[in-house]
Amino acid sequence: MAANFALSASSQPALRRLAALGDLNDSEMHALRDATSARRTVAQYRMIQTEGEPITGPSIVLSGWAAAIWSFADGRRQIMGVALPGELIGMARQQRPLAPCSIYAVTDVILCPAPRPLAGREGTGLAEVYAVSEALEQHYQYAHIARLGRLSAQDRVSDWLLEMHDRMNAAGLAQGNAFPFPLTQEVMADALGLTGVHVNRTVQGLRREGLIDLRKGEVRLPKIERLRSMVHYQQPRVAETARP
Amino acid sequence: MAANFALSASSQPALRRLAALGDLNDSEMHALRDATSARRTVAQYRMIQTEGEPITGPSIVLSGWAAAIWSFADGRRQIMGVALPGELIGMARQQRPLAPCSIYAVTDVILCPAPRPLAGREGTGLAEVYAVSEALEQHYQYAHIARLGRLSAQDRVSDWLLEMHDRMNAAGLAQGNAFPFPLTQEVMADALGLTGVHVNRTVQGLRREGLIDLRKGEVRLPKIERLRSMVHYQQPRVAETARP
DNA sequence: CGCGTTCTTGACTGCTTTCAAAGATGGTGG
DNA sequence: CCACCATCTTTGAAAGCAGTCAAGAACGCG
Repeated sequence: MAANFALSASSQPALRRLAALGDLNDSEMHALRDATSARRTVAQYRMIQTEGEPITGPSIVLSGWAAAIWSFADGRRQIMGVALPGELIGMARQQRPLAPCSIYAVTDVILCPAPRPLAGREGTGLAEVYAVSEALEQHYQYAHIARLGRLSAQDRVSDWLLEMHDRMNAAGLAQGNAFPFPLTQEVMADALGLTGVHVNRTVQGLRREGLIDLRKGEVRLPKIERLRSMVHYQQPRVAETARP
Repeated sequence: MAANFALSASSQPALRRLAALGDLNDSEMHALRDATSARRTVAQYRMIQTEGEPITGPSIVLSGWAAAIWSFADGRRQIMGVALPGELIGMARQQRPLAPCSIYAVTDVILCPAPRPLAGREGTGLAEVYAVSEALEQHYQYAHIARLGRLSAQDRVSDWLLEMHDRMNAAGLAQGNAFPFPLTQEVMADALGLTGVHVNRTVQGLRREGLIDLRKGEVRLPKIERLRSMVHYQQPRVAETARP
């Protein structure tokens, strides 16, 4: 029972995010909780998915940070996006899908299979939750493209940290303006299309202005509203009634 | 009858691309051909979809180039991706979806509604074709992120033109190494995260090396294989059996 | 306490932007 | 057929942002 409690405790943020995306009935909530017992842990730096290889099925990230990444022959790397607790990995609708990119565990990551939505419940419940989650992911991807294409280093860092804050918050993992942040500056650089050295200088600049406070696995955004207006940050809205 | 022929002729490239993505039975081919008669033309520079507004339903681009774009308050713009003949716009699974970005007509664009796949035919026919098309779009988006994050101006232009060639080719709109290319260098700059001036200099560099030949609405890639190896270009593979 | 990883700093280089203006090009109307 | 205009392309010079290389400091872990 104690073990069971620990299990559900560690998956609580993930379920919280999913439940907030739509209206799940009891049997769907149960299906979700049930799925979390078939969890699988991927150790830090290990691959969760490899580009070009078959995808087994959709998963939910229960805890940890995962990153979708492209590696170049010369060692350059680009992180296409991250997956946080409560977010989905490996959704695909075609037959015998192949992974469009590699996904690796930035920290230890706990996953569980995403339960299939009940047939005939399109537009409601789990199916709707997954659809909204995918739409949000689409939005994050667009935002990332705009960041890389048109923002300065300082704005990229600011805008991206704001997004991370929102997404961690959706899982209840942010406390006010602060949230756990396990990435090294080198990994941030891979996400933001910069070099590690330049991320460092940029972070220091923002720190000097008191806009961010990045230390030992946690970020704090003391002047979050000022940061938001600086980069014209906008919350995603993907459906007329959904909360983002 | 002559008018009818003209209609089907202009939508032929679009249907060709879609048909190549999966196995469509007669009734599905008929549904597609049928849908093209409900076409709608959007004049150059007009909006096809506006960010934050409700999406009516999925459409097929029958002809012309459309671009998904984010505009910043100060006039900067970033093109997230383009939609070519045979490609889909406005696919969304959630209820009452809102457009995640604006889409505008780079040239005159002809659209038609995408017919609904038959119920119970998931994994086959139209449903599969749409799924594969979405997976390809996902791939193009990842490729775009990697381009913007890690490639030099010259590699961005090269890699992107190679992708455009492949995608035009899928609709049968490429003739050997050449294909129609209606974009100005300014629009290319918005897609590639560069300035118009720098795109110009970059294009001239590639031209001098005989790698590209960009003129009056057409691109030719005389040394396409060399270009491909230069940027390590890879065709997308989204399913084990599908041709990309 | 020692070692590896991560963060920090400096000097220098170079790619890309900015600003401004001059050429091409294509379409239009006289 | 040509003049004219708007749009698009091309060019130059100067400034700036980010990358590179190299080394040292700080941190966390065993």
